[in-house]
Amino acid sequence: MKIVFMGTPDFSVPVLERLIKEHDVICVYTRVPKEAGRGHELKKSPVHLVAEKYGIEVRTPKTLRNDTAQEEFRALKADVAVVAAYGLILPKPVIEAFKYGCLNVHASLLPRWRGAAPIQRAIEAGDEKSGVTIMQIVEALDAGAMYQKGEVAITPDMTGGDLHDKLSLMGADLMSDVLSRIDEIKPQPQNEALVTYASKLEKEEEKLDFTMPAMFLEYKIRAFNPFPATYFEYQGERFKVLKAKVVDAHAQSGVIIEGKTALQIACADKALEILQIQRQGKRMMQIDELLRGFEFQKNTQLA
RNA sequence: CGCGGGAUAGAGCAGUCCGGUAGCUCGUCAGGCUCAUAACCUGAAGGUCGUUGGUUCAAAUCCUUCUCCCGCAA
Repeated sequence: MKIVFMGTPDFSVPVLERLIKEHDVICVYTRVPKEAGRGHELKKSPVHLVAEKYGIEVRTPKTLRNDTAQEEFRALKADVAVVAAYGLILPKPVIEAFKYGCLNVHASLLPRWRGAAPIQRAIEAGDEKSGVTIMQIVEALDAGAMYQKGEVAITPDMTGGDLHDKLSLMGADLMSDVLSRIDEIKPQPQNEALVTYASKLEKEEEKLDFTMPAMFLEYKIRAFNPFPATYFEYQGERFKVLKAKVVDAHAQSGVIIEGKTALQIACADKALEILQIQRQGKRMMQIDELLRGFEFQKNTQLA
């Protein structure tokens, strides 16, 4: 089976590597290298680097919405395109270019969490399970028929990063399996009544709002770990919060209940005890490490 | 050349602006107290202040080279 792979971030890499080992990847599409990081250097995507390592042709069109790009795509004469977090919308001519169309790895149990940030949204919402769905790509976003699903339990200590890694590996397994017996599987349509959307993560969401219930914030902190991470501001300095737990303490929302032996901040109902933190300019560290040389003033009201 | 912060004892920090014996909390080690303790008391060890060069009577501190870490923004 000749495959065209389309993907961009770390999530896509295990899928690509698996397909390279077990199938025939003839070309890789990924987002163009862009300015990123300090100094705005041009950075190739993780998928780009892996493809180069294996000596596979890499294409980085800015869009697929024109005849030239579509013709080049069709000219590959592959059997199927496998898409994993590519980052570009696929127009109809691309979707229908090959015999088996385009198969997608989506990091949720569809139809729940269609959209951009299914991994984080699942944890943020307090879901007890998540998973991966292998599905057909259609024009409507994440709405295609489903070939196969795999479930993962979301444990109380699982972060967005943890779940991301698990789903990524599971996606590689499932996709490889589906491709091996694609003619035997009859894809199932999604139940439109159960659809929910996972909107992309916005900057404003990263700031902790202590007028929310503590449990809600704990979910969010976990979901946003390690990226993009939540934060609060204390004396003009930004502190990223990577891990916290709900404790039974009460005070006005946003007030620091304890800041020397531990860091407890009051929320709408109970309080949040911060366990892992990253001070501006410093590494991420356990809270007790920071508190050896730094003290948060008790009773300070955080904005 | 996008903007900015940082590197000081095993850990976390202060000291740097305004050069003048390197400090705090914790940990470690020794001793003491205690039925006992992650408790308490006493004492000790542990740092060429990231690297290079310079200014100076004198540099953690001022200027300079390089390396590494990080926040923002994209």
